[in-house]
Amino acid sequence: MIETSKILTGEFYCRDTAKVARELLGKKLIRKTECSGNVLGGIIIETEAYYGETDPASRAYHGEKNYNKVMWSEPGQLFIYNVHQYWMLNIVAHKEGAVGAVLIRAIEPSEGINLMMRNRPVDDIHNLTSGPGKLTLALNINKKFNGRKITDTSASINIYDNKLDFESGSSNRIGVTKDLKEKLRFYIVGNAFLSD
DNA sequence: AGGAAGATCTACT
DNA sequence: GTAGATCTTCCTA
Repeated sequence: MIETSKILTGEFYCRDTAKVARELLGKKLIRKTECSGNVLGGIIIETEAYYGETDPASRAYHGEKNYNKVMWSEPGQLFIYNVHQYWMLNIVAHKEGAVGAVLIRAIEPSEGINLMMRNRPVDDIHNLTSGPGKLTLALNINKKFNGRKITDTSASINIYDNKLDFESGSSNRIGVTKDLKEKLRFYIVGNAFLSD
């Protein structure tokens, strides 16, 4: 049973994007299925921060479009974007008046592992959610979640606070063609479910 | 209507 | 470590 009182509130996401990205490590990402109310998810172990029109790797770099406008909107919502044939799961997070979102790159499966394996059959559990495109398939997340709030108890996706002890590291972002010099990827050092 | 780009993944050498 | 598959969206015409 999960305590609803531990859902992270909007204030958590109304801060600098990189700060939110680092602090999302160790938190628990939970997806409730529509029909059965089953629970899927795991611990967030790898994230990346993306900013607005000053960040050449960001979807917001070329200005506000229909598909990315949620990045300008209220923090604490989902931003879902397609790359190749996969959906990327992001959380809108930025200070008042700023633009930005946090990409969830990998989770450590903890809830509903059987159901996730049905969504994305793999031989090795370490391959189940160890990448941004992999985890959206396992959690059955797609474009219809774009713009959904994750701070309400009634939402089908939430992030829960979680007290964990771990060492966090940072590096340059993965897979981007034009990165900034700041290290904007954050991860739990030594975790076996990282994307690389 | 067609082409190009992209924050990926898998399979192969 | 590199190549190829695959899909949504945008840009140009």
